[in-house]
Order: sequence, then C-alpha cells, then structure tokens
Amino acid sequence: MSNTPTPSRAANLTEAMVNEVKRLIYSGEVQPGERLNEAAIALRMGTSRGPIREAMKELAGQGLVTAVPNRGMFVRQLSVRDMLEVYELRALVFGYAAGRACEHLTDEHRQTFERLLKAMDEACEADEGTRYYELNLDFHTLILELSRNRRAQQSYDEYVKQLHIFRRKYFNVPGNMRRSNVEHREIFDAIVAADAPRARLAAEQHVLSGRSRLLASFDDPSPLPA
Amino acid sequence: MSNTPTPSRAANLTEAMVNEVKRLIYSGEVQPGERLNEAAIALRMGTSRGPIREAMKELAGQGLVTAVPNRGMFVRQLSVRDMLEVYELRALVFGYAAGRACEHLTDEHRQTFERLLKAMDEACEADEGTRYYELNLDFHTLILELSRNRRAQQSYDEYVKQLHIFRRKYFNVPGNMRRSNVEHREIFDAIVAADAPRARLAAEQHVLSGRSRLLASFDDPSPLPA
DNA sequence: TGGATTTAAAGTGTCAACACTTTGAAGTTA
DNA sequence: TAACTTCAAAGTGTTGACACTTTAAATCCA
Repeated sequence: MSNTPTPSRAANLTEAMVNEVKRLIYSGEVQPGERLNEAAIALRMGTSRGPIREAMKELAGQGLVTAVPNRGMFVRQLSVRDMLEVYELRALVFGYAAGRACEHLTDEHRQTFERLLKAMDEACEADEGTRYYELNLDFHTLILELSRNRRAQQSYDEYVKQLHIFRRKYFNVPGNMRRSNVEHREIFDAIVAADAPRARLAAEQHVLSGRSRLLASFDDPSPLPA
Repeated sequence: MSNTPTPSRAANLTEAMVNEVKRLIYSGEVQPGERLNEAAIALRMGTSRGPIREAMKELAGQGLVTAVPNRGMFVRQLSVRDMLEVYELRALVFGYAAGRACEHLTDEHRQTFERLLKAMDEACEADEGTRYYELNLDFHTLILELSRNRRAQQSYDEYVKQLHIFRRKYFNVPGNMRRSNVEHREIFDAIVAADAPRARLAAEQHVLSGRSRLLASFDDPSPLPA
C-alpha cells in the first residue's frame, strides 16, 4: 500500500524504462556494481537502445547508477563511508521532521500514530519482521508528511532507498524490533507533548541507533549473508 | 559571442552537453520556466539531438530541469514555497556541518578562516558586493569541507545552486553584508571554541537570517525585478 | 464578430544503422 | 612459460530518418 508496483502508466518509453530499471535495482534483481547492458535490457524490454540510454542518464542524475564513459552504466555501489554519511543525513532530516511535526499534529494524525504503534507492537510479539518493516516505513513516512516539507520528504526517501540497497548486500537486522519500537514511542510522546527539541533529538538518535545496529552486525561473528 | 563551444574536456558529447546546459542555466542565459528546444540546442552545439536529450535527462534526474512528455524540457522553476523549503534544508545541513567542523578544525584551517573573515570585512568597507559574495561562498564551502561529510557537501551545493537560480529572478540583496559578516564571526568563534551546539545553532540561524532578508525584499516597496 | 474546426508547422519520441572504443582470447616470439 | 601483439567480438557513442503529438494560425460557419 506504500508502493505503486511498476505498471505505472508512463507517457513514453523512457519513463517506463526508468521505472523498470529502478525496480530491478530496488528489488535486488541487479546488484550494486553490476553493469547494465544497454542492448540486453533493450532486447528484454522490447525497445531500442535510445530510451534505455535516456532512462539510464536520468537514473545517473538521481545517483542510482554511475556512468563510465565507453564502459557503460553500473548500479551504484555505496562504500561503508558513504553509508555512514547517508545515515547521518538521514538522521538529520528525520530529526528535523520530527521537530516540525510538533507544529502540525492533528487529532487524526495522533490516532494514526497510535494505530501504527499498536500494530508494530503486535508484529513484535508475533515476530513478523516483514510486517514490522512495512509499518516502520509507514511510521517514518507519517512523520515526514507531518513536517510539511516536501523537499525534506524527498531527500529522506532518497536516503532510505540508498540505504536499503546497501543493506541488501549485508544482512537484514530485525530482532531489534522491540528496542526500535521503544524509540518510536519516545518520538511519538515528544511530538504529542509538542516538545520539538526532544522530538528532534529522539528522532535523530533513533536513526543513529539503527546505524549502530547495522554496524555491529558487520563485526558480528555470524553475519548470515542473504 | 554566446557561443563558447564547451571548453571543458568531456569524454563524450553527452557529458559536454550536460556541462554546457548547466552553464546556460546557472549563468542565467536561460530563465527558469523557459523551454529548452532540443533541435535548436543541437544545432547551436553542432551535434545531433541524441546527446542533447541524454544530457537533459541527466539534468532532469538532478532536478535542474523538468520534463513534460511530448512538450519538452523546461528549466526548473522554484515556487516561493519550494524556496522556503530548500532554505530550511540548507540551514539544517549548514548547521550540521558547523557542528561537525568543531571536531576537525586544524590550525591551518583556523588561519584560512581568519584570512577569509578579514577579507570579507575589507569587502564590506569597500562595498564590493561581488567580492563579498565570492568570499562568502568560500567561507561556507570551508565549513562544509570541515564537516568531512561529502554527501552533506553535495547536498549543500545543490541547495545553494537552486537558491541562486531562484534569487536571480528577484533581486540580489547585498547591503546586509555587515550583519551577515557578524554572523560569520559568531560561527567561527563557536567552532574555534569547539562548542558544537552553539556552532550548529549559529550556522542554522545564519542561513535563516539570509532567508528572512530575501523574504523581506519581496514585501519591499521597491523590489526592482531585473 | 466570435467560437469551433481544420491544418500545417514545429517539436518530441523512437528506431536502426554505423562509427568508435574496450576487452579478452588467440596467436606470436623470445 | 611469459610477455607482447593482433584481432575479432561485444559494447558504447552518435547520427539522420521517420512517426507521433502539440500548438497556433488560417479557415469556416452560425
């Protein structure tokens, strides 16, 4: 429900190719660092290379792929340093959004929050990682919406997607669901209390905790690669 | 005479066109909202439309132009709301960078700072707006470098450029140079004192003050639209 | 007149052909 | 064998042609 599949009706082939290649990347069907062969994709999609190339350039502009002259386009690969940096920016923007959310919280939103938190509690109990992951996304999205800053929301989404791709390479750490959800409650409480500084701090810390958890999993003796 | 045939050495035509169209936009040779005619540009640049289209798509990905299917590419136009949002993010990132800068300040940097501040003082006295503007950019860049977060630096640069284009439409408010430079000193002092929270706040406020000044110029009875 | 309709010009979308570059395997030489 | 050279295959770069869409000027009709 958070995600328009892909058959999003595009006005032209290039747009359709952008959607399709994005899907390939986000779904993990093509891995970071992998080359995207124009001719092969064109054949597979039933188009000529033109629209493919244009789509790739657009994705290059968005930073999802990188172009190497005369060698081709490669799915962007984040270094660990990149990942750390993106996490930091994500924390920053999320903190900002939570602070702003204090100003725009309506009763309806409050109810949505409570519903989400409850559902996440339940997902925790049932140990349903995937369900928790979805709800978690919704929770974050709600806060970004409440910030009423579309640009912030855009940036945040971008960061999340980039990190999503990065994490795929390593391993998906649920299990800390309970701790994560406690932090969610803290953020929510601060927003309800209209305590912007506290909300900001709690939100920032929440993201940075997530980073720590991910980072810890690197040194972990049992890194269970997907 | 407007025909500089792309001095920057690019490996392929598309890259050269990206640089050239960027220049057209940033220099104000083409205005926000204006359509970019593929055939016309291709003719002017002496290429076919292919590389132009690819370049445009890349710029669309970067958010500098927007594509409307079957109607063409237009130089992106920021609404006032957009502008406000971007300023807010810029303030956020600049504040973050200033806070981080506290951790990475070396003696060499400190000296560069002092040189810059002194030069800005002088530019103030001499009422040299353009010179001040340049130095001001250097000052901000230095702080972003000191943050040691390349992504933050990238984002910041993007914001600045977008706002640069926006402001061109209205009017360039120097005259507040002195006040602005006082704020610079405050940021610098906080960084030297390694007082991260204070640096962060001062830097955030500095950007938001700039926004206020710009905003004030709208309601101004003499808005001199160039 | 003025509002709908036709139509040609201008512009974008897509394609297939060809030129150029890279890559790596096969062959050559010491 | 090991390093160097040659060469064909694979892939990217660029182009001109043609199809489709939009736009606005010219035309038509009440």
